[in-house]
Amino acid sequence: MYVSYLLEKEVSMYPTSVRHTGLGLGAQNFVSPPQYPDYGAYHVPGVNLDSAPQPSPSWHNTYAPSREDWSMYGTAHTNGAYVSTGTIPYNGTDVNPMPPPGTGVIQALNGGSVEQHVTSNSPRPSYDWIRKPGQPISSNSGKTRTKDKYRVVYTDHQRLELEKEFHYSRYITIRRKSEIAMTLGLSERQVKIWFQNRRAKERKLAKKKMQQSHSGLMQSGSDDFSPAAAMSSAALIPVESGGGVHCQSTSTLPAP
DNA sequence: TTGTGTTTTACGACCTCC
DNA sequence: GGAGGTCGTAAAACACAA
Repeated sequence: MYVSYLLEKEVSMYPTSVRHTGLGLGAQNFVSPPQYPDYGAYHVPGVNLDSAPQPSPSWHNTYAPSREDWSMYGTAHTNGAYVSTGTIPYNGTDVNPMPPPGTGVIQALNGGSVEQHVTSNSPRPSYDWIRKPGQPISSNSGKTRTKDKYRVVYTDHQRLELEKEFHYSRYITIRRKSEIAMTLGLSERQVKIWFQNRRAKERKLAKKKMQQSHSGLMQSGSDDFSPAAAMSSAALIPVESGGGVHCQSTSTLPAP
């Protein structure tokens, strides 16, 4: 959906973007997942996703391609650096906080003609090369809501990587959050908030879809969205604690 | 060009859990 | 008490019709 939207629009947005050729990120290669009919699959009761081996990723088939299928992006690190601690058994020795040399999107970008800038007052690389011509350089250094410009726009690459992570697991582990923050040049807080906002967006979409199916039920009884499944799946949400993830009762959460 | 609606970052308030 | 969760909201960025 939104990633595919980005990829679709970027053709016109970034006519000179190096992403297509350099990363194989063309829209034709991206399998846009369907709107999540329900998001129950990642609600695994009583599972510490950081330590408990699981037979298979919790990623629901409905969400389309699994992480394995993302090798097209060049970010499925063979040494496990990109293996999310969310659902795949974690082997501490496998995980490198940074992608190994020669792998990963960032590396691919650096290896090309792309120049990444790091502003003097912020460690965050600004992917200026990906901006629209004429788009002002953004910097998130010290910006608050009370200051002149408090919101930065993430680059397509940052959003794509975050989306990929989100599609793999709705709840990011502390370790993975740190890795992604480092890889994308964002703060862990930004990654955390992005996931919070992304979940909010998904809930909003699910709610919207549920309302639509509710009204559409009057005309046709068939819909790929199951409100009941969505409701029941929302009974538990995984909660991170000390590097692990456990499930927390949502009894206190408002009913959907 | 401008007005308007939507989406995207970012925050604060409040909650639960350890 | 600190961490992270949701919820609501502000405001910038963006899309698009008029």
